[in-house]
Amino acid sequence: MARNVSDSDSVRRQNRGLVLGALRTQGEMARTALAGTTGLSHASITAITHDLIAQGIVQELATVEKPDARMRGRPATLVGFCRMAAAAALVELDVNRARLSLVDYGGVLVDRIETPLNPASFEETTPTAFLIERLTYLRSRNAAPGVPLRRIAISVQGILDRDGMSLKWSPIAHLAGKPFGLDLVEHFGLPVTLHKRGRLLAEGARWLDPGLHDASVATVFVGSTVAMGMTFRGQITGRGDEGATEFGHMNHVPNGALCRCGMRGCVEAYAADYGVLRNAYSVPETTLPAPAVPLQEYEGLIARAEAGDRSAAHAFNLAGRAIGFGLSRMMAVFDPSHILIVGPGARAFGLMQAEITAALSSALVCRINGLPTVVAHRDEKEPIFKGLLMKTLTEIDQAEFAGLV
Amino acid sequence: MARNVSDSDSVRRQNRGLVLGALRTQGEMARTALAGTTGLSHASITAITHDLIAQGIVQELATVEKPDARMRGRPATLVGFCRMAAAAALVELDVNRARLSLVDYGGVLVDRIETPLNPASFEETTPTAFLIERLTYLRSRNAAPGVPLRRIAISVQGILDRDGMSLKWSPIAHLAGKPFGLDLVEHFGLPVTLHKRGRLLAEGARWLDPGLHDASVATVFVGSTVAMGMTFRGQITGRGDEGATEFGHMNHVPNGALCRCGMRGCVEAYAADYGVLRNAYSVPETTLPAPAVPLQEYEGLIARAEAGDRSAAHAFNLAGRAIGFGLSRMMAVFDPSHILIVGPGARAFGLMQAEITAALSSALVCRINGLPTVVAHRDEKEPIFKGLLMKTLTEIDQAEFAGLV
DNA sequence: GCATTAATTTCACTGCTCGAAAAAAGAAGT
DNA sequence: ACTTCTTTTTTCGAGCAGTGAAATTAATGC
Repeated sequence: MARNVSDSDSVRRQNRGLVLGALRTQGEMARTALAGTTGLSHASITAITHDLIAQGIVQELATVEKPDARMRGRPATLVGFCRMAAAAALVELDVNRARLSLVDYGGVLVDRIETPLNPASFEETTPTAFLIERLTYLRSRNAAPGVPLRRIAISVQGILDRDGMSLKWSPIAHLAGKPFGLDLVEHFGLPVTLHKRGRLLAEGARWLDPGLHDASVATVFVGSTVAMGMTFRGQITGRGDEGATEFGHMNHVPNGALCRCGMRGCVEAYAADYGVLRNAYSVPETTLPAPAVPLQEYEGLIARAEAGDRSAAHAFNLAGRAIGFGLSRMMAVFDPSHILIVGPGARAFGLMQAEITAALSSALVCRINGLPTVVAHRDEKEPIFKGLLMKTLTEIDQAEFAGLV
Repeated sequence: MARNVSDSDSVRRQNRGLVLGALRTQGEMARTALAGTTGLSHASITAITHDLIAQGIVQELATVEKPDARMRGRPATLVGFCRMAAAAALVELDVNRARLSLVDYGGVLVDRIETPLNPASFEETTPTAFLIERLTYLRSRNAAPGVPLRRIAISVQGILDRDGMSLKWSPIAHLAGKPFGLDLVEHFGLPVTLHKRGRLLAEGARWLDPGLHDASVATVFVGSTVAMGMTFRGQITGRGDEGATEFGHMNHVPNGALCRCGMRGCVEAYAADYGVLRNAYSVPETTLPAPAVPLQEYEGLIARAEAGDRSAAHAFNLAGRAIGFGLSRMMAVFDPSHILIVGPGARAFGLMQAEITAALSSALVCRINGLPTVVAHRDEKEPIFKGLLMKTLTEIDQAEFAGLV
């Protein structure tokens, strides 16, 4: 049933995709350079770029190169994305805020609005109504007739259902079970994609650090939750939910601390901000997690632990231990060469590192293959947004522009 | 650098591969049926089969279909693999025996030799010398001039090194670190592939149960070791070590029972035969594992537990708990729709099932998506051999015959 | 024998890539 | 100003694989 037949059409699509992919990864470049990086002949590059230009997907840019040294010969004409070819709306849904960004096909941020959220937000209004209102506003504020909005991409937390159009469970109150994905498809008549935050993290890390672009990486977010995304030799295999995990809800201690998800003993229950806080103040493990921990409080705790406060430091040790054993257990199934710690918790990496390393050392894979490189990345470069952006633009490249018309 | 360029050559390879794949999966069939399953046009099928026949890779078989009902029209001519197109040597290296099988391109077992092994075997002779001698013998015993031996595939246990040509660690004594893979390549001048047993298990399960062919499955071997292979929506992604895991050496209890690998608290240390035995007889957890447990002893223990022996039953409960929590933790990273338990331990499934289910229930993914289907398969159908066979033949199909010449 | 039916093959055509040669666009030298 | 280089792009004629439609082949049924 599956039609993997290859014909001249699929050849064209593949090679167009290759060209668009090269431009996306390495930025604008000359046709000759494109031939070099893609491996296609100059003749084909000419044909492909000609089509792409005719369709308004890419455009010729300033013929300038670098008047650097003596540059003999015909100067190269750079080709790059036509920013007006498409626009995408990117939505980041978080526990305490929703951020909507409008970006163009060149990846430039056009506009952005931010709206605070609270646990009651989606009780008062439905996610569908909220998103339609916000998206319509964002769109109207940037009326640009020639630029078609092509996609809506939403970063969410929780567990997606089979077809990836809604959430089966989410730490964001009243979000699970609402079919807002399909509602938006219907209302706007556009492709809408939901992405797990952890997965975007992995995608973002890949784009932000060129050295990791083709490596196997596990990116761990530590903060109000614990999440993880994986890339395998540079690939986030296929579409759908792959590369996303429920790392934060991997069991750490059977029947252990109470997690926000309602289960007991999850990694998150020890390593997310509320878990550390609970342990630092010797609150019983079975106490219901605080709904939200102010960032200052969490950072204050880090400062105290770094200043030598025993109970605070101990809480971070426990967090490191939970993350470390979680990673050690993951390594038995999937062993990345790099592990990235990002999010607010990255600041506490120093407090957790020893325990993480110790736990990793208890994995046979690590003893044999050596420990993976574990590094903490401060969050400032916004891997989630970057991941959402690149993922969405890449989808437009490949699905819409390499495919038809 | 990566050349993913598509041209008419890659089109041909892809479609040839499609045809060979259809024949491999569904067996011999008529050209019309091939067109149907592959999605290629009749014209292309004619061209492709013509080439394949000219190269002696496939052949026309008896024109008979079923003279069943009234069969009007031109009778279909079945096309199927030419058994003499190739032969492969399959080696299964185990702790206590080596089994070498010679198979033809049609997948028919031509000859097989079995040699007992013991922990000293590879001290007395090197793995290289042993394998060369055995393989040469097997080959000479089946001198068939027209049938070229194309591949040697070896099933091993342990951790492969980066390029998959030798073992960095293995429970088989004196096997790790010996470059027998490359030695065999050099001696026979053939492609040699090493495969983790767990991975073959997954491959085999896929071929033995058609219903699982396109599902996501984790196949767990329980016996003298605990191993696992995974398939993801029918794909064992790419080549190399993927789909293989070190599930048996996933940490279950920090600083827990001593495992054969030297680490402490591995799943295997509770769930492999030696672990169960140790617990059944209340031998301290830190006692060095027995080098090999006779199958009768293990099966006797199962019988006693089933007959109501408390300590034996308890040991199997602990084993189930270890496997269950291991699976539960794996599910946070990779959640298959089916879990298969195979190997000698499958017979004890009833004794472990309650604990396995209980542990799985503690995973958030299971609470949300429901428990995966967990079933035990007796070993009689030899998933490892089947996996090794199909993996190797498929490689010949795709790499040698869909590719060049 | 002739009509009917179903499997294959043949044929003319399309679309894509490729290598080689030609054209284009400046820089450098005289 | 003109010619010679040099490097980038485009043009041109193959070559190849796939496709749909029409033709051919090989049996059955009457």
